[in-house]
Amino acid sequence: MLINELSKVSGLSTHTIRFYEKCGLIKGSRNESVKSNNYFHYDEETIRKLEFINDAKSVGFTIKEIGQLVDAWYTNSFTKKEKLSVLDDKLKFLEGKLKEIKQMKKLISEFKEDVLNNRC
Amino acid sequence: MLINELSKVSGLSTHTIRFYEKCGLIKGSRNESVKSNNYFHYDEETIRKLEFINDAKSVGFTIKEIGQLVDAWYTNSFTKKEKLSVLDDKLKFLEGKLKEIKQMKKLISEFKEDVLNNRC
DNA sequence: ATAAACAATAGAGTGTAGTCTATGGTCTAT
DNA sequence: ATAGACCATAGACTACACTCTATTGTTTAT
Repeated sequence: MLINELSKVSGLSTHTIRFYEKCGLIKGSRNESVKSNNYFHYDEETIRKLEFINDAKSVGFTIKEIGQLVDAWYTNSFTKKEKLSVLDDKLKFLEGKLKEIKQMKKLISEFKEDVLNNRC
Repeated sequence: MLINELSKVSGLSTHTIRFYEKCGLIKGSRNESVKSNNYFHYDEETIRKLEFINDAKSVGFTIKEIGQLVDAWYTNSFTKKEKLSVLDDKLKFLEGKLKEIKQMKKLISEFKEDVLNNRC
């Protein structure tokens, strides 16, 4: 699949996809036997990766961190220990976020109560 | 309290405080009787506001949204109905975040399982 | 053969949220 | 009165994550 199709199935612009490629988050492959062009080809795995990237972004991970996660998961550039360390870090981060969000929900609910009872 | 003290108690730089002031998130007051300077004075309420701003930022609210929340809570520029609408929007947003984070936690835990069992 | 649609790269531009620098004025202690 | 710490404003600069433009080359349909 070429970039245009990937763009359509993922809902991301070709610009964004190229940006992620440049950041090392995804990796298209070039068909060496074709010499007339140097188009990148993407597989189904890349679609899942892009979905993961989207999810990871929306919970507050930066591109760099997502890169680490993708590496920890997809490549062998990390040892088992390093992979686990990265994943544990992220889990801890998410645990913190979860608490913060629950607290903020409580706070805003209290605001609501105050507004409803004309206390502000 | 002047900006330097506020900076110390809040842990935010004077730059950041002035930035928030410019964005309308906080509001220092000037002592009209003093004509030799135009220093801003901040009260205890501002400290609490800055804490709230910090919390709100870390759960993913933008400065603009925090401005809305602060307005909805502190000022009378909104009707009761508008205030509730703003607060309900934010609650919905947080509910969504909560789900996303739980899902991401699950996903990363699965990654961990796979690493532990040498499945990748 | 040629227009339309697609591809790649480089690099400029945008919005957000700060962060820093320059400048000039003020306050406090000596 | 003067050094050192403080204040305000304006505007330049930064990092992040895109987003767009320009340029050039390729593929496909007619």
